[in-house]
Formats: sequence, structure tokens, C-alpha cells
Amino acid sequence: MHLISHARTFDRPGRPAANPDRDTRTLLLNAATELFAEKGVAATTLTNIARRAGLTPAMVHYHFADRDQLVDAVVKERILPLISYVWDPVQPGDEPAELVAGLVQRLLEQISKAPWIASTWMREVLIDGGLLRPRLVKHLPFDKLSTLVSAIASGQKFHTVNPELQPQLIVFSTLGLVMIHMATLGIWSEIFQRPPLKIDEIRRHITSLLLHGIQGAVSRRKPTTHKKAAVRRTR
Amino acid sequence: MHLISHARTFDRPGRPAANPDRDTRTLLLNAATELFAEKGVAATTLTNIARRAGLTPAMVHYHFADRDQLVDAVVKERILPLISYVWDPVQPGDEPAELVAGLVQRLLEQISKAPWIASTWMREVLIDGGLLRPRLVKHLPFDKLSTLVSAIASGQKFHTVNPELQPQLIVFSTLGLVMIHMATLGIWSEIFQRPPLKIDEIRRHITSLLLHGIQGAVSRRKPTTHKKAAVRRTR
Amino acid sequence: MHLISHARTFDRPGRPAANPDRDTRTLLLNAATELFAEKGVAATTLTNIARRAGLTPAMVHYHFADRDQLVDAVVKERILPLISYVWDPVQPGDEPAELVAGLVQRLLEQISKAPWIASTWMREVLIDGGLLRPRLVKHLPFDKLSTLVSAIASGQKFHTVNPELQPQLIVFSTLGLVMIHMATLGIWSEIFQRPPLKIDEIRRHITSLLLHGIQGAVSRRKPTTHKKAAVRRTR
Amino acid sequence: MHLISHARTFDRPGRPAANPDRDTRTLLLNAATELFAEKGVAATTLTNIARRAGLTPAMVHYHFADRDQLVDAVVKERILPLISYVWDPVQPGDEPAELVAGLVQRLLEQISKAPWIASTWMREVLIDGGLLRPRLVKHLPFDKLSTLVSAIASGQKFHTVNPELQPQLIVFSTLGLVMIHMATLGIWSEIFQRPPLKIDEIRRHITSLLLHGIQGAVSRRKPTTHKKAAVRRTR
DNA sequence: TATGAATGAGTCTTCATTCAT
DNA sequence: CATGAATGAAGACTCATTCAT
Repeated sequence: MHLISHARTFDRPGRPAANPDRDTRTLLLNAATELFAEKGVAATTLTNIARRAGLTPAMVHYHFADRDQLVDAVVKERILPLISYVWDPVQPGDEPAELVAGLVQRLLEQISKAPWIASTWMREVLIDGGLLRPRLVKHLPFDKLSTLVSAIASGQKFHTVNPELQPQLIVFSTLGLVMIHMATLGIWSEIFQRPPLKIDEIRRHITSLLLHGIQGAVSRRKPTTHKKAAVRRTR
Repeated sequence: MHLISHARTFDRPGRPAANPDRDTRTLLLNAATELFAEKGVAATTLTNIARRAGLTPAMVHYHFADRDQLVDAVVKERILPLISYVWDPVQPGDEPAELVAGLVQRLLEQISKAPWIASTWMREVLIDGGLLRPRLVKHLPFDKLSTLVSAIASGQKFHTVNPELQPQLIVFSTLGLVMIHMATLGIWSEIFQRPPLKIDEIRRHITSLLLHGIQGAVSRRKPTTHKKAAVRRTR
Repeated sequence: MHLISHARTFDRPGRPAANPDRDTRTLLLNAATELFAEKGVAATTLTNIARRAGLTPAMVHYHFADRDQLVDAVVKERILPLISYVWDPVQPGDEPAELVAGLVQRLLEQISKAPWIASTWMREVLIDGGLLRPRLVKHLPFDKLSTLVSAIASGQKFHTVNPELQPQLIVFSTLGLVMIHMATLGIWSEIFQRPPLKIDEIRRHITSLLLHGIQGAVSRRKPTTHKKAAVRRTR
Repeated sequence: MHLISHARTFDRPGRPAANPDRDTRTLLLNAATELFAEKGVAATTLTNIARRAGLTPAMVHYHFADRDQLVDAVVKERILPLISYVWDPVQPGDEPAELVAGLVQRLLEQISKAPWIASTWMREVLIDGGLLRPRLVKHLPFDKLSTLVSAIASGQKFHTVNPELQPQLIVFSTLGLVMIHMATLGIWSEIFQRPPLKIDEIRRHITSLLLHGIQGAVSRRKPTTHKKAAVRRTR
């Protein structure tokens, strides 16, 4: 996926060795990404973004022509690569528990590096009316989603997956649970007056909830193997 | 109709639809509530709201003085009652599964009547940075939340609840799973090219996932009773 | 032509007796019309217009939504009525001299009432690249233009019109001569250091030039009658 | 090409076309001249000009310091030479018809080589409010204008020129007729749905119209000589 | 109640201009 | 020579808000 190439700014030819991370375009993209996560796309003005990047609003237009293309750049250069990273490893033939645990693992890994992901995905992609969704839908990994859905459905046929579940909802249950917990760290702390939980505690919570939920009350022999393996891998 | 007044012939709401059943204040509140769910609070202008209500922007100020108070009214008159309805029945002493199943049940019941709830709660309350959260936090039912958390923690002590869970995260897991699935009905249909699932199918999915997840792999005797009961109740 | 009706703002019902000429919308339209003539459409900002009308730029948007619609309003409410007034009396069967003299007469009559016409027509309609032309072409009185062209061509057939002329150019020669002289009153005064000529002197100049030019060196009997008549009429 | 620099990939002029024949200053001046004719001075941005020349906006400042001086350069290097060419041959003692026919001839000769002249002269010089006029007035050939005016006035005294004309208007009638017809070639084609007329057809039309108009209905002996001569010369 | 008119502040965008390289 | 980066000022447009009626 060459979409990630924008992030690989090292070894740039014919240009003074300016720190690529301080590239003004990158600064703006970072600022936009952060602010979209903090306040939402609609509530973020170009002036907000420029100020956060320590630049003038006119610079936003210099690098992105207009608001629309800035938003597009965030989608293409920041969000699509994540989707690839998270979904690419999904392969037909994998066990449901393994698939889900893997998704949770990779999502949390990325979110802990880039905390903006959770809010933005939740608010601007998943929830109906999200402003980034229209720009994203055509790039969703439909084949990978199908792989997951099929694995669940097939697990149900073989009685290794909770038959009460809707296979197609598992995608949203999985992404949703991760995103929700990561996007609500703030209110969690506020309500419970505690320092935020560690990522590992959160992952254990989510993984355990999901895997036991997916396994359901089915016969406790063979499947356990798979589950244990998956759970172990994600710890 | 004035013969001459060309002003605002574009995008002007025409005469109010003069709905005798609903007073204008309610019309505006409804319009605001819908639009906040559809596009988010930040993206909704007072003109949007007035137009949807078939009224003029000036009427918004007549009834609510300013934008801030309109938003407040939505919170106080539309959201707080829901919180009460959903959380009031939570009582100390209830079984975790019962509590969770009850919350899911009542939430879905309300959301199926007022579909705006899911998007708005998710976007504007739960997710960090939500514009309604600051207006809401002080009215959250902290005691009820504690009741749920305690029930889980106590269940873990008695080995009837999955020990890998974080009791305090269960609140978000529960609300989150419900909200997520209801707030993503649109993208679900879009991705899977199907008519939306029935509420009952969704409830069964969520409840089963949550209850089995909460129960975890603990000894399969006593607790089963509770779970079954709760599940049965919610069907 | 109901396009003129906007100018007839008297007897307006259900509205305080505010002087219709002071109608803010009219003020803005007047200001725009004047400034378009003085500086050209491209060089006129909405702020210019608002200031000249003694209003704020926001009022322009209140009454016209956007720049485009303001320009359209100028075209529809100020220019199209003029075209009608000038061209409507043109009837098949009229003598060329009569037609031309009539056009000159009516044009000058209108321009002397509304001096902006000349500059604006010249700069924004006639000259290639004029910004109002695209909005106007579809409303041009093609049938009337044809009537004039046919009259000239037919005059050439009967040797009453200068055979060296291109009938289709006569339209531009006529409009052009009038417009040019009226649109250059400023530079005329500047160059010759004199107070502007009287309209009647200008009309006599133009009419005589055109009619003798159209008549050419053709036989001096019958046609003279017509020409004399036409010339006399326009004095 | 820098691998990374995304900036201005939109609407960037690419590499200059590296035309070895023309230095960049000339390229810019040409571009400016063309665009001024096509859209008018006010509507032409420096970026427009640079793009048309295949250069960057910064180059405009390199060669002309600022917009004002670029416009001045167009006036001095492109327009003033034309004025000289057209007016220099005007000599006291020439016959009016000869003078006028000569002017028409030379103007058309220049315009057919450089079609931008007509629009720009009309829009930016002749018409009141033209943006180039203030830069030009002081360089106008006042003596030559007087020569023409005197010739007409004297012709009227000797009854060889139409007495109904205003001598001082003849300048504008002449320039105006030529410019108008050349600046409206576009709308002419559009209205009459025909390929543009040939320059010679246009010249014959203008010359004949003007000379017969100037001659008027005066006695048909001596003057005819002059006219015929002049007309002949312009064919 | 209800509205149309009006506005100041702010947002997005363009543009001429500057400057280091 | 030539360019890319950067900016202040201004233009078009939106929006919450006010007010007289």
C-alpha cells in the first residue's frame, strides 16, 4: 500500500535536511488530525488548525488548496493506512476467535500510538452522519469484512460460535468495543476520578468479553483450544 | 404575500406548517434533536433547525434566547429524562446479568422509539470532546453507575463474573455496544447491502454477547440460572 | 414585459408606506448598477456596493444570496427591460433609416436618463469577454435583429442602401456608435477640456453619420424622402 | 522532482516551457496583454498571467516588481507604440476623408496582427472608468487629434463635410467604429451563427459608412474625388 | 407570538507581495 | 534567474443575534 509512503519521509532528495516531521505540510496534517479527534471535523476551523501548527490560515490553502482537500488528505494519508494495517492480516481460514483477537490487538496497538484514532473513527466514520464516512466507504476492505463474517457464520454452523449472534454485527461489536473504550477514556477518568487504565487492562477486558461472548455457551472442548491460543497471543 | 419583498426568497421556510397539535417550542426542540443526531451539534445551525421546524430563525431566539440555551433545553428536556428512565430501575442487590440485560433492554426500547438517541449519545456525550457532555456530567446517575460496578466486582469476588473484566469498564461496554450498533445501522446497510436488522435480532446479539462475555468461563452451574433468566426476560 | 414591473414599486400592499425607491434592495441594485458602470463588474466588490448604498456587505447576501444572483438581478431587472424598450418598436416593413434612427433615438433617450447603460453595455455585453454577456445572450431579441438586418439587405437589393455595407454589421455599428459616444463623454471632456456636449448635439452627429453612411452614394431621389423623414423625426 | 513536496501540486504551472526564442519578461508581457484583452485588467490576476506564460507568480515580481509596474509595462511597451503607429502619419493639410480612411486602415492592420488591441482599447482606455486610461492620457497625441478635428471643421466651413457632425466627435466615431466591430467579432459569430467576417469586408463596411457619413449630403463634385481616392486607398 | 431587516464577527478563500535559497 | 514557502489584507459568504413592528 503506497498510501503509507507519505509517512516515510526519510531520505528525501534535493532538499535541505529539514526534519521531515517538521515539514509544514505534515505539521498541518498533524494539527488537523488532532483537532478532528478533539472537537470533530465540523467544529474545527482552518484557523484552529493553522494556529495549532503555528502557522497562518493561508498556509493551509497553500498546501491543500481548500478545506475539502485537507480533509481528504487526512483520510488518505492518516486513516486509510490504518485500515490496511488492521485488516490486511485477516485471512480466510482463520478461526473467529483468532481473527477477533487479532483485530483488537492491532487496533489497540495503533490507537495507543495515535490516540486520535478512536474518537475520529467513532464520531466521523462509524456513527451515521459522520463527515469522513462518505470519503471512506469506497476504500473499506469489504473482502476482509466478509472473511470475518464468514468465519463467524461457519463457526456457528459447526457449533463453535454462539448461535445467538448476528455474524454481520460482529464487525461492529469488535471495532465498536475497542473504539468506545478508547474514545471514552476521558469521561471514564472524570466519572471514576482515577488515572486512566493501562492499555493492557483494557485489552484484556475487551478481548475476554468478546471472545467469551462469541464462544457463548457452546460445548467446552475443542473450541477452547482456539480461544485459549488467541487470548494468549493477545496478552 | 408582499408583491415586492424579494428578500430571502431563497432558502426561506415559507409559512410555518401551523401544526395545531404541537406548539412551536416543541417543534423547534424536535427539529434540533433530530438535526443534532443527523449531523452533530457543531454542524447544525439555528437556521437549519428553524427551517426543519417550518419556522424562522428569529423564533429560535424567541423561545430559547440563544443557541446555548437551546442546546441546554435539548439536554434537559430530551436527554436527562432518558437517563432517568434507563438507570432508575437499577437497584443494589440485583444480579450483574440482570442489570446489564435490563439496561440493554430499556436502552433499545427507547432508541427504537427515538432513533436519534444513539447517534447523539455516542457522538456528543460518550466520545471525548462531545459537545453535550459538559452539560450532562453533573447530572449523571453516579450512584447507579456505582451500583452496577459494585455488582460486577462482587460477582467477580464470588466467581460468578468473568475475572478478566474491569468492572468500571462494563458501563461503557454495555452502553457502547448498544449505541454503536444502533448508531451504525446506516453504514451496516450500506456495507452489507441489506435492509436493517430488526431490533429484536440486535438485542439478542448484544445481550448474548454481553452476558456470555460477563459470565466468562466460570463454573457452569448456579450462574447459568441468572443468565438464562435475564436473557429470557429480554427476548 | 413584466420585467419592468420591479421598477413600478408604487402601490404595494400590506407594507408601511416606506418610499419604494429607498427600499434597501433597490438601493443595493442601484449601487451595483452604478458601480458596474463606473468600474466594471469584475472590479466591483460587494463591499463597494454595500458602502455606496449605505449598508453592510451582509445585507447584500440577505437580499441576493450571493454575488452571482446580485449580478443576475442587475441583468434581469435593469438591462433586459432596456433591451425590450429599445427593440420592441422595431417592426418588419419599416424603412432602414427609420429603424436606425429610431434605435438611436430610443437608446439615447434611455441613456440620458440612466447614464450607466452606455459603459456597462459596451464593457460587459458588447465587448468579447464581457461578464454580463453570457447571462444576456439567451434573452437577446434575435427576431428584431433579423428584422433590421433584413431591412438593410432588402434596401441594398432595391438600391436604396449603400451596397458596400455588411447588413449584419449595421446592428453593431448603430449600437456601437451610440454607446461609444456616450461611454466616452468623460475622456472627451478630458481631452478637449470642454463641458460635455448636449445629448441633442450627439444625437444629431450620430444620426447624420449613420444615415448618410447607410444611404451611401445611391441615387438621390426616392430614398431621400425616407431619410429626411427619419432624420427629421429624431431631431 | 521532490518526492515529497505536495505543496501546490494543484494549479501549479509545471516547468516553464523554456521557449528559447522569447525571454521570460516578454513571455509575461505577452501573457498579460492577452489576458487583459480576454478578461479585462481587473479580472486578471498575476497568477493567471504567470500560468499562461508557463512561469511562477514570483517571476512576475522578479521582472516587474509589482502589479502596478507590470500594467505600466503593458501600457508603455504594447499600447503606446500602437498609438504612435496609428497617429504619426496624420499630417495637417490632409483631407478629412483621407485622414479617417488612413486611421481606419492602420488600426485594422494592427488589430488583425494583434487582436487583443480592440478589446483592451475599448474596455480599458476609451470607456470611462477604464483602468488603463489614467496611465495613458498624458501620452495621447493631442496635436494629432487636433489636426483631425481641424480638418473636419475646416471641411465643414468649405461645405465638403457633413455640417451636422460634431468635429470633435469624429475621433471617437472613427476609433469607436473600428474597435467596436473588432471587439465584437465573438458575439457577432454567436448571434449570427456564422464564421467571422474577413477583415476586408469589415474595413469596407466601416470605411464606407464613415466616409459617406462624413461627406453627408453635400454637393457631389469636388469632394467625391477625395472620398473616392481615400476609399480606393483603403481597399 | 412572529417576522423581516439588519449587523458584527468569524470562516473560507484568493491574491499580491516578500524572502531565503 | 527562478522557485517554493510564507503571509497580511481583503473578498465572499455564513451565522448567531438583535430589534422594530
